[in-house]
Amino acid sequence: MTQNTTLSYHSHVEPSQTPDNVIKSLSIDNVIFGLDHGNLKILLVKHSEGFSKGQWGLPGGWIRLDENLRDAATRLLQELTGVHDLYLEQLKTFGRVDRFPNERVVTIAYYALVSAEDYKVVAGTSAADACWFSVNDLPELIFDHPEILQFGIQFLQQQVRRRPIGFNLLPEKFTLLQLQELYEAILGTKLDKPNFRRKIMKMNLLSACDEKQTGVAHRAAQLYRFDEQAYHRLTEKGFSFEI
Amino acid sequence: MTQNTTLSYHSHVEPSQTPDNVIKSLSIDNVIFGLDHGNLKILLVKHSEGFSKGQWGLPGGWIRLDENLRDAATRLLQELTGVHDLYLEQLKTFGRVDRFPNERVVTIAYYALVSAEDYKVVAGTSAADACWFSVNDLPELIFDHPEILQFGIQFLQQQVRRRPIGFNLLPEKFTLLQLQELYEAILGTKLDKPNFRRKIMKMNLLSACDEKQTGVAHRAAQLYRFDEQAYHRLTEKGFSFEI
DNA sequence: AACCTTATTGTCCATTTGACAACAAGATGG
DNA sequence: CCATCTTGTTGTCAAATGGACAATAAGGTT
Repeated sequence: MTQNTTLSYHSHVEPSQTPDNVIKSLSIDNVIFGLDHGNLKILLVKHSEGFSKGQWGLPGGWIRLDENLRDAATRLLQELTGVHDLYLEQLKTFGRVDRFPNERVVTIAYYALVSAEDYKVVAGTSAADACWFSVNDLPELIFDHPEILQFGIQFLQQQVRRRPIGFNLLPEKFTLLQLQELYEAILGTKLDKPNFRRKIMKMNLLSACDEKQTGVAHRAAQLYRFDEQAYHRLTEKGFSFEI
Repeated sequence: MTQNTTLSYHSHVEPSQTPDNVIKSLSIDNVIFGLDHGNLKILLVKHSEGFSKGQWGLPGGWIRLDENLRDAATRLLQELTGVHDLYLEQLKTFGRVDRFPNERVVTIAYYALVSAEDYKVVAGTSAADACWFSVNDLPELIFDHPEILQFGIQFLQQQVRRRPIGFNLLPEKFTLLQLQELYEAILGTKLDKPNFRRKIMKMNLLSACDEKQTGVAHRAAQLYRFDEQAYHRLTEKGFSFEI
């Protein structure tokens, strides 16, 4: 953990200060989406040092020479924000000649979608601050991070319709309405309750728990859980998830 | 053009020989698909120098410091194979620690789909040979190129259903049957002619030429052309192409 | 003119989608 | 204890879509 300050480019000032055990000219940036009470948020960090001190950006940094790309993304995220145990997928690589000041740096963007309530965000030692921002109310971002974020949002909206990534955001046991509201939040649309319900149930991806909702002032809803094995069985047969 | 031999990593032997005006540790590899009389092919080059001499691989090389990523991909492809005037899209970035011998090199893969008949392939000065291979009958490939290619094929099959990239492969004026056969080749399935026809026509992406097929021993088919403007108008309204 | 091939249009039915009504099950408040 | 409120769950129906295949049209060949 004492390495944080040398491995995040947030502490970086000029080329000669890039640490030795990393790949030069190549960085990682993470686009982490969080759903917080129906609002789509994004995880940002404020730089504590270097020429971008005081500015907000995506959590990222340098890749170690002996480290695979996804591992680097995972490590950097944990170091800067404390967020861990999530599955990062590669988004796209950004490399405009002038995207980084003074030297040529190409960055590989990774993304993930998590439940913002579940993750206690803690600024790492190399970050002055780390927190969730609503995607509709963002601070000014460093470098080409606005472009990366923009791409990430579009990508997310496409992906969420084709992969069951939404389920990551819910507790293990959830109601159909919770699931529906999640999709409404991400897609920014209203969905018909009965139709949504039938569509999901027909996929045979949910298994009913023998439990119901408690503590609500109305009829308690059935609780379900996502059946990952069923999903894998189906995709191998050519099934494709679509909302 | 005299720079070919210094800018392609096919001539590369050890780190110290990487030229100075490129990004270290970062390369490009192109996955170029060609359709040749209904067969899906892939463009490969044979290395003329370096430790991979005599072996086949994807056409790729180093990125210049003052060059955007897609420009690098385009240039390298032209230098190595003579193929030009096509639109390369980013595929994915591959960076396993041990993917490249002796040093850490991450590679950004680009891809495109072209009509193999239309492109005269000419080995560049730094390549011993360049030609199309059927994807079912490939030579042994260097590095992790089999993995990149595998990923590219899967990606292509998904993309071709959602983007009208197939139209690149046809002459400007084409018949509906030509279009259908193209999709059958890429997707590896049979399609119903009347239904395919209606599906395509309903999209309003084709405009009829006032010409018909000539020189055929049967009823001449109407010729159509792809209406790019119509496509853009529709996508902005949220239309999604699906086959 | 008979016949071949491909083009194009028509039809039918099963499935899916979207909109919305209806009923069920609790909880709350009088 | 009953009326009422909220959300859960099931039903229904018309329109749109998709897939299978028959029928007809338009040319060239023999």
